[in-house]
Amino acid sequence: MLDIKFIRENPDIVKIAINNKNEKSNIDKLLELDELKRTKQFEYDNLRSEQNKVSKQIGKLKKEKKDASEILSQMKEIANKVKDLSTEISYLGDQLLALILRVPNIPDSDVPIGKDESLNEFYRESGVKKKFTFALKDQTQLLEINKLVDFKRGVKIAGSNFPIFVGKGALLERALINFMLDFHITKHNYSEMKVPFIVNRKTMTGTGQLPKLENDMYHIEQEDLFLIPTAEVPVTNFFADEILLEKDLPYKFTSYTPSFRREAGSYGKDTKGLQRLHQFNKVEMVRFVKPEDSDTALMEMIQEAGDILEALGLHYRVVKLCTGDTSFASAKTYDLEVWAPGTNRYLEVSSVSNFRDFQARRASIRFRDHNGKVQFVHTLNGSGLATPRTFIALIEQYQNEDGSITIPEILRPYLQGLEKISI
RNA sequence: GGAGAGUUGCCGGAGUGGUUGAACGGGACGGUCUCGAAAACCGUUGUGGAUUUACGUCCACCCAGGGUUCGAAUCCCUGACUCUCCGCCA
Repeated sequence: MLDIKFIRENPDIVKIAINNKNEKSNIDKLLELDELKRTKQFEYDNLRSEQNKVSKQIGKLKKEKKDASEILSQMKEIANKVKDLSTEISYLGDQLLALILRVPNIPDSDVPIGKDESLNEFYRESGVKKKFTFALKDQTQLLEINKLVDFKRGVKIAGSNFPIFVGKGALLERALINFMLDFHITKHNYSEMKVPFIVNRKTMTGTGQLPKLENDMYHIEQEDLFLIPTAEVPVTNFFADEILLEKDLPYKFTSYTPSFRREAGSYGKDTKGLQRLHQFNKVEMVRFVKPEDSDTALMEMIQEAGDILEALGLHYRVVKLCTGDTSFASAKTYDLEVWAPGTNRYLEVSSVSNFRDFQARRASIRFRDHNGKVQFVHTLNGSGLATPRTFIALIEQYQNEDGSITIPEILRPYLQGLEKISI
């Protein structure tokens, strides 16, 4: 959420940002409502002030057993006005909130302006494309040869894009999760959090998924709860409605959760194999930092996500997202894309974002600085990493001519020493 | 699922329809004392909004939303959540 004062004073900046982000938001209407509400609020405050004063006098008169009936009848009128105004103000307030919750965050000035992913900027790459001397197989072939995933039975028991990891596939997936968690805890000094996979509406609004993306969420109607699309949601809301101490910042949390996404409207696009799933596992990193530290934190987190890929010996690249590809709540986002040689494509395995105070404002996460002043924290998060696509890259980059897969050394302790997956 | 209790500030915990933004206790912070510390004593200790150059003034907030009233933390209604016991179950 943006500061209403900021919108009021910089409507053009906000409008440009909305446009660059391909969002829709009626700022003029919002400002009109804001103005009207403030006028009414002013009237209300004055009337209440009057009412409070006179009520105190009435109290005194009654104590002294004097007659107050004349003032009482006058006050009746004010009381009615106050009631009407208060109804009106709360109605305006609701409308205003509904609008402001749909205003996206403003991209940083160094974010390239562009409509879609084709205008993302190459940032850096790591490692080299392995040279293969044989005909490569892609993920679907490798998964099948080694019997790592059962797609058909997944369809039977849940639906398409709900694969079942079986045997060594399940083992390798679990190994990746545990490896990543351990890595962030021991090498990057994160503290682990195990959170609910189902959250309420307020929580989902706090990080910015709602109201905009309601259609992309799995919703449990009976309780009005949502399946989380990422650990970011419960972990970031951990401190909702709290005022933190400056000395405790930064907080760094890592959390493994499944992620549930309806992927409404994306049918048929990149849905082969493990690329786009309704449920997938992910290890997430979340930080709460002082405003002046968030730029550095973002850079560190990109490297931390990259460290995982480097430890696994996987070639990847980093791109800086353009405005149109940067998500609703984010001010700046970098994606890590890992190389999948089977199809010679780069797959997004991590998205690292600085939200600045946008989420903190929505969820009301603040800290008291050394001057005693209360400020919003900055929040950041990044995948570290999503497992299915890491899985794809791993089996494709580590495939052998016979279709078997060599396990990277660093991962072997997590697979009871297994060196190779083969039939 | 059944029965009951509760929700007040950083925490614990009072609260009569009328100077209660809220007693009291604890914590935290500042000060006095001390070589230093503890103890003791003194003081400070909410958030958001409007207005003002500023001092300040005003408004709102005691789970949420309604209602009664000139006036609500206090009375009434609805809802959410928490806890306890029973039932069921990993």
